[in-house]
Amino acid sequence: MEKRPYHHGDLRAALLARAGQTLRERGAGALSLRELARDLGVSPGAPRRHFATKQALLDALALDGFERLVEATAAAQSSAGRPFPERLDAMARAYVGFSLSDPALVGLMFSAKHSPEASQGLREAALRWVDQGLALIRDGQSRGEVREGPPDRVALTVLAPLHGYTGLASSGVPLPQTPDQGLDDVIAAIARACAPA
Amino acid sequence: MEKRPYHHGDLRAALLARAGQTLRERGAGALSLRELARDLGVSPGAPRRHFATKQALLDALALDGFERLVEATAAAQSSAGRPFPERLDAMARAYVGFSLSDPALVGLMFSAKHSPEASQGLREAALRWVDQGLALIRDGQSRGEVREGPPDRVALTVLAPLHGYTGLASSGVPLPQTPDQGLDDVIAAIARACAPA
DNA sequence: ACCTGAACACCGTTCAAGT
DNA sequence: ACCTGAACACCGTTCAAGT
Repeated sequence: MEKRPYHHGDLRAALLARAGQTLRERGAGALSLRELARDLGVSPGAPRRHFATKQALLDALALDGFERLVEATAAAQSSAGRPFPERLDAMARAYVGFSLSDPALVGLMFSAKHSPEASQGLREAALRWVDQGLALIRDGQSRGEVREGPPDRVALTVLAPLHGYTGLASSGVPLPQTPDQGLDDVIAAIARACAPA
Repeated sequence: MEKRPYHHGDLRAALLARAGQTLRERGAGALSLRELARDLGVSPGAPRRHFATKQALLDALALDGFERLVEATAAAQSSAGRPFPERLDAMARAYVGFSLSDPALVGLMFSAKHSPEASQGLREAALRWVDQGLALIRDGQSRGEVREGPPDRVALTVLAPLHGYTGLASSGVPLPQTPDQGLDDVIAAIARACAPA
């Protein structure tokens, strides 16, 4: 950190990395563009070249989060050819593990306005996450291990419990049991609800 | 609003009411103590008498939210003596209706740090909400309409899907089906998972 | 007890100017 | 193309002083 050249080199990547670290360690409220710039040794206006606004930086963090989430659950998903309960379990633990390891990021990913003029890439990345749930259901249905019905509707009954479990667990709501046991119960409940009639 | 007396009268209640409105209409990011003070015609330092910090105001909003949520679901819960699926349906729709009518408030309620030195009242109010879920399960079990097991563990398999559904629905994640249909599916899945073995 | 009004140390954003 | 450095209009918070 001796003598810094005029150009930072890769300020954009440095901003994203540092912001992601701050988000994970100190929460969304602690994110400040000026502090980021100070820490990286650039002027307060420098980030603007790479992120027109603070929201643009947050969107980029959320996008990266979805991409890493899809990557993590795809690894679990890769156990193709295995029975549905096994794949569900792997996918669920991958998702919950990701979420609990970086709750503020997940909060950002799912609080971003995916609706109006939000980043196109962000919506697409979120869609790829949903698609993984769809693939899991379709595979289970094709094996006769998951009840019939439109895959998107069945997938919602898988994603909602998992998303809700992580939300409750990381919110600190005083749930009267241990988190690990809770996840076992939630996964088992999903499996029962998905079982063929 | 002609000539305002030196004392506001009930600044605390006015701050809470206005903050709640701003939260619902413009989101958490639009909440500013100074703007609140301006709108109510008091000086920037005035809110401090009633809320030592902005976080204290947010905690008070979350507390009020939990109390109104418990009130709303208690009304649905009041259909005592009715079969479990019916009570589950009423409670679920009350919760989801509340959440989707004020998503930013629910975000605040479940993002507050319920863990460390957070407001004691807030933790207790959240606990009363969980207790409603427990009561629903215990009642269903006593009627033989809900599978056996520790009520707190079964209750989590009810609350998690509902909480997750509202989180996904209000986040704007591009789910491929209509919200209403989705809620029907989620409730049905919960009922299947709760059914006796 | 409750509020004013000024101060302090921060923000995000903008933009001429530098390299 | 990328960044500086100063400016602008905001913040939350603090605190003497007023009523």
